[in-house]
Amino acid sequence: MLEKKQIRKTPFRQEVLKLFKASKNAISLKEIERNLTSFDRITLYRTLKLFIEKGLIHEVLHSSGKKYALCKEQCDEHQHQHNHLHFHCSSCKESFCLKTHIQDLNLTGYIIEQTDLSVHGVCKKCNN
Amino acid sequence: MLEKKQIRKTPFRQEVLKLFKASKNAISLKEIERNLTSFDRITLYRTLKLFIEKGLIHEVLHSSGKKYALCKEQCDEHQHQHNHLHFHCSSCKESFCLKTHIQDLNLTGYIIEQTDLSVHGVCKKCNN
DNA sequence: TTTAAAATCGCAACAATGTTGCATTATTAT
DNA sequence: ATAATAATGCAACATTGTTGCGATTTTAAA
Ligand SMILES: [Zn+2]
Ligand SMILES: [Zn+2]
Ligand SMILES: [Zn+2]
Ligand SMILES: [Zn+2]
Repeated sequence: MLEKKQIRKTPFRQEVLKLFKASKNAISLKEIERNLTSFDRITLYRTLKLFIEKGLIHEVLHSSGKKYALCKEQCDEHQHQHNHLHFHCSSCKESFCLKTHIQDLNLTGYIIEQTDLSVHGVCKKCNN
Repeated sequence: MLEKKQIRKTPFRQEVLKLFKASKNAISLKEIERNLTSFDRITLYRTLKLFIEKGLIHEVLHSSGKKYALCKEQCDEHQHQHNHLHFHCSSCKESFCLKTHIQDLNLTGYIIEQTDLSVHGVCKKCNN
C-alpha cells in the first residue's frame, strides 16, 4: 500500500498506516499520538504531510482542528479526488466520511479542482 | 449593526467591523492585524470569537488556515445558516463567498444542522 | 559484499494560533 | 454620580505548524 503510492516503507510509517487502517472514522493528531507506542512529533508531522501529498490520506477540516482519514478513492500525488462528504457529529464529536454525490455546481468561469462538503449535526448513532 | 446582534459597541469592535465591511472577500487573521491601526492579540481573538458566536461573521476553513467573512444571511447567536459556498482560488489565494444552492443531502437518520461547501480551483479573474 | 547516494529520523529552535486568569479600565443602567 | 457589568491588556501557557541540520537508515550501484 505504501509502495503503491510511492512511499518508502519504514517501520514508523507502517505503524501510522496501520493505525489509519484500524480507524473507522477520521482521527485527530492527538488520537494518532495516543495510539503510537512512541513517536517523534516532527517525524509524525512529516509523515502525515507526505501521506497527504502522496494521496494516501486526506485532511478533514473542522473549526476546532484537523482530522485525518484514509483516502478511499483514487487519489495520488497530483490530486485528491473525493466525492464523499464529511459529517461532524456535535454529540460524539466523531467525523465520518460518507458517500454522497455533490451536484454539478453552476460556477461558470471558475475551474473546479476539488470540492469538500462538510456537514455538521447529529449522527445516526447519537440520534437514537 | 453591532447592536442588532447584541454586541456592545466599543471603538475596537467598530474598527474590526469596519474592516470586514470594507473587505470584499474573506480575510485572514494576518490581514486583519495588518489593517488595524493598533491591536491587542488577545482582544482581537476574543472579538472574532464573539462576532462568530453572535452570528456577525463566519469562519472560512482552509487547509492552510482560517479566514473570516461577514455573514450575509440571518445568522444569530443560536445558529449560522449559510447557503453559499466558499471558493478558494489556488492562483490569487483569495476565498470568496459565492451564492449557490446545495442539493438535499440523502442522509436518513442524521440531523443536519449546518452544511459547508468548500471548492478549490481557479477563480474567474485568474482564469482569464 | 562493500560503498556511495539518497532519504528518513530525531532534535533544536522558532513561528503562529489558540486559550485562560486576573487586575485595570470602560461602558451601561440605576 | 454610582454601582454593576463587560471589555481590555497583559502574562502565561498549550497546541500545532515549520525549517535546518547532523546522525542514522535505507536503497541502489559498483
Ligand atoms: Zn484523497
Ligand atoms: Zn473523507
Ligand atoms: Zn453565519
Ligand atoms: Zn462565506
